[in-house]
Amino acid sequence: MNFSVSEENYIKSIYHLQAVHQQVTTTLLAEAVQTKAASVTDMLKKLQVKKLVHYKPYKSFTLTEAGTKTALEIIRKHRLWEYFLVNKLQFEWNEVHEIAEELEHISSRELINRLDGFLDHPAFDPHGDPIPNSKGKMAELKQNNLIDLPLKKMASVSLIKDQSNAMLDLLKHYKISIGTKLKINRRFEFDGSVEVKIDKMPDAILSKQVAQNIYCTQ
Amino acid sequence: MNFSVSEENYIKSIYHLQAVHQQVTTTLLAEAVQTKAASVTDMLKKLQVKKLVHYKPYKSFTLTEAGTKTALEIIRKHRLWEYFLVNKLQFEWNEVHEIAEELEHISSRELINRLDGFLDHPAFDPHGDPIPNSKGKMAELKQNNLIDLPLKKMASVSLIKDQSNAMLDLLKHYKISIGTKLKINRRFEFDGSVEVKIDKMPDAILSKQVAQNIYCTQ
DNA sequence: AATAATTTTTAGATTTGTCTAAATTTATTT
DNA sequence: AAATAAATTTAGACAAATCTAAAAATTATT
Repeated sequence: MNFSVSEENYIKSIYHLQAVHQQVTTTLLAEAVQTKAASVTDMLKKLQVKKLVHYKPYKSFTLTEAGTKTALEIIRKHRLWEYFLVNKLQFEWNEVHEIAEELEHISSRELINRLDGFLDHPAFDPHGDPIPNSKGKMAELKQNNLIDLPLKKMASVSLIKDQSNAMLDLLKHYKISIGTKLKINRRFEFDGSVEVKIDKMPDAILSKQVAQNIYCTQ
Repeated sequence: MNFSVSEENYIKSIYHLQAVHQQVTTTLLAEAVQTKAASVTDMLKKLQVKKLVHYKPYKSFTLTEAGTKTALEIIRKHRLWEYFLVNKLQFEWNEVHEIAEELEHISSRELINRLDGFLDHPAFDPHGDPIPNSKGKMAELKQNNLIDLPLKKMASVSLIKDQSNAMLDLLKHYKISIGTKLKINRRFEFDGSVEVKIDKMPDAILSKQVAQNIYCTQ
C-alpha cells in the first residue's frame, strides 16, 4: 500500500499519541497534525475505509494492526534518516527533525533497507529513541527518569521527552545531549530540583520540570 | 521561494526540453510531465504569476532567470542523490532514477550542501550528467558521439542519451556503463553499425541506433 | 435530571491540480 | 486565399485535503 504524505502524518501522530494517552481524541490529534477537528474527522473516515484505524463516531479510534505496521515503517524511516543526518552529514541532533519529517515520506523500501545497512543497523536515533527494524521490532532499554536516579551513580542520558525548542535551548546551555554522562549530587526536597554533575561542566541545578524530561540508562 | 512538487516537475521538465528543442510546446511538456495539454496551460499561468516563466498564450514560453535557477537547483539535488545512491548505497546506476525523482523535492538547502560535501563535491552523476554546483554552474566536458570516434582510439563512456529500460537492458548485456573504456575497431558503411572492443569483453557490433545514444570523452 | 459546556460530526465552501469537451488560434493544404 | 487540420486555451467539473459555521452527541455542572 502507498499512502499520501497527509495520511502518513495522521497515522504517525496517532501512533505517538497512543503511546502516551490511553484515549486519543479528535482534538488532540488535530493539534498534533496542525489542523482542525473537522478535518480529523474527515481523515478518520478515509483511514477507516483503508482499514488503518478502527473508528466509532463520537466514541473512539485506534490504529488497526495494519495501521500500526504502517506507523512503525514511517517512524523507522524518520529515525534512520535522523541518524544519517547526524552521523554522516554532521548535523546537530536538534537540527534534524524537520528534514527527517520530509525524508520519512520517501517511499522506496529498498532505499531504507540499504540506508539501514549503510549505517550499520543502528538501534537508536540521535535523540535516543529506538529505531524499529524492518519487521517493526525495536530494542527496549531500561530507562530511568533522571529524577529517580540513585545518588552519585553515573548515568548516561538516553532520551529527552520534551523536544520543544525551549527545552533544547536549555539543554544546549547545560551541554546536555544524548550520551552525556552525569550523576546526581543531591536532591532538594523543597521543590524537587536536583544538583547534577555533568561531564566536564560545573555543578548545575535542574528544576524538577526539566529533570522529569530527561531519561537515562545504567 | 518554496514550490510544490508539481510546480518543480514542470520547471525541471521545461529546462530539460529547452536543452533539446529550440521551441518547447505545450504538447511536448504535457507528455514530459505525464498530463494533458489543458493542465499545462493552467500551470503555465500559475508559473507566470510566480515569474518563473515568460508566457505568451498561443505563442511561446521559456524559463525566466529565476525559473532557470530553480530548475538547476532541482537538477542538482536529483544528481547528487543519484550519486549518493550509487556510490554510498551500492545501487546500480539504472535503479536510482525513480528514487531520486522523489528525493529531489526535499527542500532543505543545508541538507543538499552537506550531502555535496559528504560526497566530495562530485562533478558528474552516475549517468555521466554534470552536477550543478551551489551557484548553478556545471562542468562542461567535450563529449563525442561514439559514432564519430576516431578508429582504434580508446575512449570512456560518459553519457547515455536514451535512458529507456530497453536501452539499459541492451547496455547491461554488452556490459557498457558510465566509465566503460572502449574503442572502435571498424565501421560498417552499409548500415552505419560499428564493431567495438569493450574492456574485457569479446568484440561486439553495435547498431547505428545504439551507438548514436552513447557519448564518450577523450 | 435538566441545563450548560464541550467535543465531535456534518454541511457546504475553498484551493490545488487535474480532467473532458468545446472554442479559439495557428499552421497546413489544396 | 479559403478550407482543413492541428495545437492551444477556455469553461466547467472533479477529487483530495482543508476550512468555517452549524448541528448533533457527549460530558460536566448545578
